[in-house]
Amino acid sequence: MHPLLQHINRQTELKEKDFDVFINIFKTGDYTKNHLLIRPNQKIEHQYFVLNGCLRTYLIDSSGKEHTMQFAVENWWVSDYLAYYKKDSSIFFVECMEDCRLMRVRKSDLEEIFQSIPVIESYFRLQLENAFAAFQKRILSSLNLTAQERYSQFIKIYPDIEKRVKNYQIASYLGITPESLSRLRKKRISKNQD
Amino acid sequence: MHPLLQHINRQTELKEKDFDVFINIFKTGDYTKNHLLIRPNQKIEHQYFVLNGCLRTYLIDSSGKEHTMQFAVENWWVSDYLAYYKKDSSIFFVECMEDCRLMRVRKSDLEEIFQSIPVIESYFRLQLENAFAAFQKRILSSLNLTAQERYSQFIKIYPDIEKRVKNYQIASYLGITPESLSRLRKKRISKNQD
DNA sequence: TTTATTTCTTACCATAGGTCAATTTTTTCC
DNA sequence: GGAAAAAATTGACCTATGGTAAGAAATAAA
Repeated sequence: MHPLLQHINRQTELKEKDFDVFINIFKTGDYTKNHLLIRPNQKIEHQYFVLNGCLRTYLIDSSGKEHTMQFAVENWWVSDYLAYYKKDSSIFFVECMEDCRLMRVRKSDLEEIFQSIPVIESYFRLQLENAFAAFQKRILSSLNLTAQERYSQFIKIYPDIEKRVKNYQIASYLGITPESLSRLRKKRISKNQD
Repeated sequence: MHPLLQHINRQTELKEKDFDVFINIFKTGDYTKNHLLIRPNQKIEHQYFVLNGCLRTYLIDSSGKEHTMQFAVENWWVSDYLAYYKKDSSIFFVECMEDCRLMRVRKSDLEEIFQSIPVIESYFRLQLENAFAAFQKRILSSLNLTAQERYSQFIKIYPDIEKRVKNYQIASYLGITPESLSRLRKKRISKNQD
């Protein structure tokens, strides 16, 4: 079964027939490590489904610091969603951190499909609801937890991602410096983990 | 024109006729200041549209500290959305900070309407997209900005809210202590604002 | 109005995390 | 396999924000 159909059917029920129509609005492409899928100041009309690989959405602020908004691995959707939804220009970089195989879909094509296959629309609304919940939890963590605790939580929730990305990128996701993360890691080891 | 219809038609186009059907699934109610609309460990089947008043969604963590997830004033939707969407039990309090007039709608009723009046579904998806964008910006702020800057930004974006809520509640929204906020405010004044 | 309660401010000290610079370790790529 | 580049660690020092406690101010209640 196609990984996207599988993913859709975890939350809804899409018929094979409808999926065959749906899949036609996608284009699959291969991208090499370090490729920048999106960079700032572009119009963003596509989002991407990850078949293979690992990506990172990040921004460089006015003082030159990187801030990681999110990572994406197999079966995740990725884009600059601020730009994608709000029709602003992009502010993020989306970078392939490994060789990637992605499926690209254009927003306008997707919205047409919403009309003809309502289940697809439900699926994307559910995705939004999940993202909403994830963001809310992340905001709570930033209000609530120490850097140490956020790091432990990150490893626990995303064990698969932790192994595939650089520590300085995790640091920029947690909102701390690489130096601080290094110190946290040291403490963790001496305390024999979490 | 009804404030809800007005709000819907800012982003979509709903016919008066359809609105008349839609409005029937709501119940309007008055709540006095300090009333707790939602408290932790409940099943959440409703969301609320604010006709009048000001509310706050917050949580009390294991060490007894309050953390404010969001405020809501006229024309905002409010609920414990983690619980509402994910069918978990609530973790938040939702409190009326003034006397409030709210419109309540049940999730299952709403989802029925989605079938018969697709524009309503679009409206709620757009709401989700806006919330998504707002959360993303808030996460960026927490990665990016000092407490001072986050406070300035808060005042700038929500001037209406700032005047209606307690400072300690703003502090708990910004992720700092009331004492720290007090110090920031003092500095701001001596530096002649922003 | 007076009293009680809640909220805000201030002062002093403590601490998590930041900054900068040097060094080591790991990865990349000829 | 070895040089170059990138990433991670460490140490010394610094700063923003937290904790605690006490008093002032504002708000609510009687």
